[in-house]
Amino acid sequence: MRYSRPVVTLADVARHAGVSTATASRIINNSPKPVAEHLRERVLAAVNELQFVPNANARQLARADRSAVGVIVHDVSDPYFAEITRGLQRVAAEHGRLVIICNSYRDPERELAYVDLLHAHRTAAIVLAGSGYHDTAATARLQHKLRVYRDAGGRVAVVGRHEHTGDAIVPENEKGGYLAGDALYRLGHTAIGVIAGPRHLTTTTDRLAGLQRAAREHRRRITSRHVVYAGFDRDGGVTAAAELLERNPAITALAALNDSMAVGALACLRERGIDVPERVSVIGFDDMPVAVDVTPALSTVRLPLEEIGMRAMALALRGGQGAPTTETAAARLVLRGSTAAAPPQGR
Amino acid sequence: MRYSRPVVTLADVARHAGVSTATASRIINNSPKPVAEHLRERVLAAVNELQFVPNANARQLARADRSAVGVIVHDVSDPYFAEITRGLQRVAAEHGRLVIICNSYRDPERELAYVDLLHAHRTAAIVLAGSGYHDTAATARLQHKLRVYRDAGGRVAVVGRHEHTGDAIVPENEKGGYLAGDALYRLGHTAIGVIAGPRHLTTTTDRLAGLQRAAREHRRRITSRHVVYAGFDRDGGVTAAAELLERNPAITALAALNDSMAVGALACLRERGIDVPERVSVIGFDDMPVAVDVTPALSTVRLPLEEIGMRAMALALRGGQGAPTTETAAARLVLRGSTAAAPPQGR
DNA sequence: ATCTGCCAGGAAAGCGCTTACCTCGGTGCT
DNA sequence: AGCACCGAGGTAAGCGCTTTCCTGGCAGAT
Repeated sequence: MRYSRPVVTLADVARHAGVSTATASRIINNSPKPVAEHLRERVLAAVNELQFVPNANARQLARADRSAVGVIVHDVSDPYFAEITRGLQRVAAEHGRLVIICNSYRDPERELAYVDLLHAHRTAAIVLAGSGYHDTAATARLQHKLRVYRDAGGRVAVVGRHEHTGDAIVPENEKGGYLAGDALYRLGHTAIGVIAGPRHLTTTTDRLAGLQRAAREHRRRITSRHVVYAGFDRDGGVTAAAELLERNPAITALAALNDSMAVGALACLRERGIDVPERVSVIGFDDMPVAVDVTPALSTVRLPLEEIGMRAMALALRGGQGAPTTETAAARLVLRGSTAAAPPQGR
Repeated sequence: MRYSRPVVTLADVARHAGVSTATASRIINNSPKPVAEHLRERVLAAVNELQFVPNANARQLARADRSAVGVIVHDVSDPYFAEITRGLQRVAAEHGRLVIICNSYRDPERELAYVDLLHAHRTAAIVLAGSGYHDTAATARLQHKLRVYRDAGGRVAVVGRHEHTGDAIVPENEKGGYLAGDALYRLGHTAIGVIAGPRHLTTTTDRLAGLQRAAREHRRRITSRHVVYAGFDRDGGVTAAAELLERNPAITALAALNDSMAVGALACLRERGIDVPERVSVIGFDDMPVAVDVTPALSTVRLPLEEIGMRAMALALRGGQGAPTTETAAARLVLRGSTAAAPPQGR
């Protein structure tokens, strides 16, 4: 069934133009080596007539250079990664690089498999974006695979990972958590519920740590009954908010560890007829585009996502020289309508 | 500066294990050909010790099969494509296929370049998602490139394109437009403003055509002063809504040709203190996740985006047999809080 | 004991390119 | 006129794999 069509090769083009493959190749890649004009025309005409499309695999095999770059994210369709990816693509496109995007769906195994895959394809670099895992075994294996990849000449840049093998952009997650917490405490909230992401993600623990620090500074404590871990998405936000409200009716503020969850929390509160921010304040994290379109507009901690992507790709593409760099991406507090002073009865 | 590291090859593995490359290859790819157990162990041990990662390019060159599949979308970070891409990836992953995602950013030139690129990489299939252009020249060139690709053995599947070379999934854009219009007219609206996407996109004209048909059926007309073309995103919605309101103060309903624009319209109305849906009804298109989180929740026309992606990938991956298939994806009206009966003073 | 048959394993021929190296004709010099 | 030199174009050697085809050793049959 699978009859192979007569694929056009460079040899066909050369034959058709009456030159050697060497000359044809030189013309097609316009190499520095000078070639007579009439030959060039003949070859180009042949390329066009035969509709020759050079085999990228053969080409890549023959020359030693690497050009494509791989990107591994949790899920491009998640706005957080969509923003980062946009930045990555932008810079890659400027450099004429092809980007191969892989979704790990937060599965460490799949992540490992993709590193191998990108290594096998001899990509020039791998950009790994997204939280790391609190899973020593998986982390060690990943570290190891990345090291092998680097030893084989690949570059690695990571975004928001602690285990930075290579260059890294680290968003100020702890600092951001602190900013959110500090803002809430300053508004007079004392009972704060935290809608956290998955326990095993470092992003969760980092942001939470910032919140705790703010609490400490304001001589408060965030006990475990004020923290609910859930999926890092809208639905996770809905269920976590519901549980938090159930467990602690006195809560006057909800801090979600990302905007998706915050939006879910808003939905949950709306459904229960709890006014935001009058009765309960809500603050998110990331400042995703949707934040300004929900009602009330979401207060949050802004992370320059697209910029992070751009910087990560720039690091990955810059020459191999120099020691690995670690850059931080600043978190900034953005207050909108979803936060307000704690209501009087909240003490 | 660029000293090449000693890259491990299959030959190294074979030597290290004391076998031929043929045997090593057979073991690594566990080919059907039987191999003695002790050799297998030795080779696998060597692979592990040397951290051998086979060169995918060489492999691809040596065997004739194609495995990766390319996807060209306007922009993955746009929720519309993010949803579709999610579906595409899902099915591809089930088949163990690598997906290469390319963003054309709605630039026909870039689109062409990517087709060449994916062709060069000998991908098994190309999935082209996103509206086509009303640009005969560009369309013809694209058609041509796709034909060359198919002649060379590639498969092509398109989503929402008229010029279907190969398999196609076509969302019911016209029908959806009709549903939106019909719903609005039934609610008693007579002056409807249309927030349209870019003029040169077929998606825009198709959806608009549906709206026009509904108008005709209700013995109304949508004149050009009731239509504003803008960018297919939130900002486009904001500016278009503003202009529409300015031009036709009597408008009681706004139909946006996608949800992003509808969300922008909502923002614009909110800012001007115009109540939705009391004074003005708003309806979107696509039913993106954000639709339920804005206030009021957005009435819209649902398109099964993820499913569309899944079906498109399924078409692209199924064997080459059979004539090109065209499947339609059903549009469905989803009424939420942003639409209501026309206010009395609206006649 | 000799022959046939079988099968595990190896030699080698590509896959479609790039490029180092060689060839050969023409030029400028003595 | 004879030489060295130069440079456009071709020859061929890989790049790292897969796979066809061949080899040689062994078991079973006669």
